[in-house]
Amino acid sequence: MTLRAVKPQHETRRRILDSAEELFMQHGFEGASMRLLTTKAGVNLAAINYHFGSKDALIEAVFHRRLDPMNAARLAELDRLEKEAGGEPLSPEAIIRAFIGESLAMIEDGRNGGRNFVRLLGRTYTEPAKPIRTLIGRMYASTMERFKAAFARALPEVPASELIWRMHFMFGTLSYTLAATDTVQLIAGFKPEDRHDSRALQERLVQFLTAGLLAPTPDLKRGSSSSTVRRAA
Amino acid sequence: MTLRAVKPQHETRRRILDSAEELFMQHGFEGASMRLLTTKAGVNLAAINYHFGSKDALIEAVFHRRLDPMNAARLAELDRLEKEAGGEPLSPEAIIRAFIGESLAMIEDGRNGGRNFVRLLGRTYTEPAKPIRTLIGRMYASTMERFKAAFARALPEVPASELIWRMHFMFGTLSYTLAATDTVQLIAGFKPEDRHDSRALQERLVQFLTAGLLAPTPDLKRGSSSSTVRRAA
DNA sequence: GTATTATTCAAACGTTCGTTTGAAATCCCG
DNA sequence: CGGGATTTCAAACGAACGTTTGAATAATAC
Repeated sequence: MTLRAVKPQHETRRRILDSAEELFMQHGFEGASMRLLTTKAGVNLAAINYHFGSKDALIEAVFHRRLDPMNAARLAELDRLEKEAGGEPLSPEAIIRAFIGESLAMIEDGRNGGRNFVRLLGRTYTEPAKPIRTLIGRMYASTMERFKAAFARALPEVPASELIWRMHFMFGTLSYTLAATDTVQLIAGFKPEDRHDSRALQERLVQFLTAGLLAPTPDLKRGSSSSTVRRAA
Repeated sequence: MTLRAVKPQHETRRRILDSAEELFMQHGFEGASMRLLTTKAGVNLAAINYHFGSKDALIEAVFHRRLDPMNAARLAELDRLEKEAGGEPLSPEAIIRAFIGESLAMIEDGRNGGRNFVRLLGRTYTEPAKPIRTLIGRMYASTMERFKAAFARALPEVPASELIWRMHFMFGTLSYTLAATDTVQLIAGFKPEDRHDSRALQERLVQFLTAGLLAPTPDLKRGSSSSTVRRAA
């Protein structure tokens, strides 16, 4: 109608998904109402139910659109590295890069909403609502399985239970970094200048995570974990 | 009335706070309705507005009750360590322990709701709602300032900007670990046996965080960061 | 160009939300 | 034990929620 530009094919679906991505990130899933979503998208209130069926189905669609390709890319990169290595185990750092590279690259994509999505993703890892947690769990299952195996091959001397914890910690760091919460920033008058410089961020993360992953295992029950970590630089 | 045990002084306030702690953790702030909260607490629907003024004020009260003493204990511990060291900078590991010790101890406190609170806290760090973020920011401000200074003294060779990032990463790991999201667990068929063994968890975290904090600084713009991290165990 | 399908639209649905109310019950101090 | 303040209670408030409806419009096929 008034001033409507071209709206071919399934323009409406895309506009809804884009708006949902941003508003879910800003207000949470419950906080972003159908009316807010549709208004921002410039579509009718009923459009969400027409195109997706329900609000919950929309949430699912938001994640599928980006997470499926993202995890596919992660696995493809891992495949590439392993083929390249020809039987040899990969370096832990290379595996870490394969896992975080894809999501970090999205941070710089402000145009196509990639940034909104990774921030939303970071926040969703700690989402209380059960259905959403299981949804995320299902979408990550196979990918995590593959990466767990890769890490286990790269670090045969680390017990499986310990490795799980290390992966847990690494995932937490990544999640929090992606969420880009300004909580901590507000705290210490901290405004990192290059928050959106994904290359610099990636190097910082890789250094931190690699060091953490390779840390001596805690001396809990049995023998000693010998020496302490030493600064290299 | 029926079967009411002793309800002295401000029993009602406490019951509401305990229920809120648990239900906010399970369903989020918006997801936990007044009716759900008051029913679980066994009090009248109007009790929240009577005792706290509003739902938002209740949220604030939930955090104040535990976070103020928690941060006070952190600062006290840091003071103690610094006095003990008599002018010498503390070890990074000691500072890390001072920061995470208090919150980890709460994990084992299932009886008095401490566990509920730390899980809630972990999730709140990535909370989208602005008022809550600024609330948390205010409550952490002075504590983070002190710890930042302690880390800076302990690691004079690390640039301030880099240190902020390292603290950011550490905070993220802790946050995610406290939130204890089962997302990742569901993923890899991962059910850590000793999730509530706070001592073991603390040792694992300290090892991981210390290693990450001391990692060689990334080689971004200028000179090299020389050697790579090497496993010690 | 008409028939068929797909999409958009304004309006209304019933439900649940946080909050308010005014009277009843309880507590506390003289 | 009596009376003023505090707390509890059932009921209702308007607002906002996700969803449904049926007619109007646009796109597609024959």
